[in-house]
Amino acid sequence: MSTASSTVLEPDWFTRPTCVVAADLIGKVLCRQLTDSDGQQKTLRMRISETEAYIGQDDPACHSHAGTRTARTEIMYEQGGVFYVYLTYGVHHMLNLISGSVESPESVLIRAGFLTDDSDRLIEEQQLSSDKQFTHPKQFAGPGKLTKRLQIDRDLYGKSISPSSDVWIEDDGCQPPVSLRPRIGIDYAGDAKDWLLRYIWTEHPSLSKN
DNA sequence: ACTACGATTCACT
DNA sequence: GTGAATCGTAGTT
Repeated sequence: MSTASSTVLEPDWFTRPTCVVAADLIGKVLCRQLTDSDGQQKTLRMRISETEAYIGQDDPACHSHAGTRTARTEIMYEQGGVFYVYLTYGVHHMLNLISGSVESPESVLIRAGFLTDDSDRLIEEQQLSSDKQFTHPKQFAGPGKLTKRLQIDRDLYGKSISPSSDVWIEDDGCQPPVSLRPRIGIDYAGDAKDWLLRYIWTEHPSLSKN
């Protein structure tokens, strides 16, 4: 959490096994370069507190289950390190990071995070305000709320996870405790609904669900 | 061409 | 707890 050393994760970082990527993303910083209403460039930094792994053709909840290959899911078959964004319920954009090797159609859904400046103090503050009834203005508990705040939509589909895409991930050494939970919103997926493929920052107040 | 529905959120009962 | 919003995608006709 030091302000001194922060490194940008290279696309290669995402070619590792999907569950490892999903777990390691907890505590990393999702960065978004934007132009605000004054025409000023600014970088939003959101620390990731919750992810889900979707592990390919043998995962009934995954869009690429049974090797499904369509215009939408084609990007999942690329090598890890690119974005997969789609619209669900006609309303919400889902931000996914393609992971694993080429022809291994897996991804990680970013489900929650909280805006941070580089101070340790802010993080501690948010950990203390664990009253879930109170919605902290800097916490984004849910994949749709997160993308709305970061102004992410399908324009990002297929782009590289790097500063050149105006969306990238930084590692500043933060290593929070991680717990596993079942995934959300996939009741249609049979037994897979119980698989422990949701990764959370243990007891963090910004989670979409416990 | 037609139809069903979703990796969600919010308002209301 | 229930239901609406809202539209691209995928599967079927």
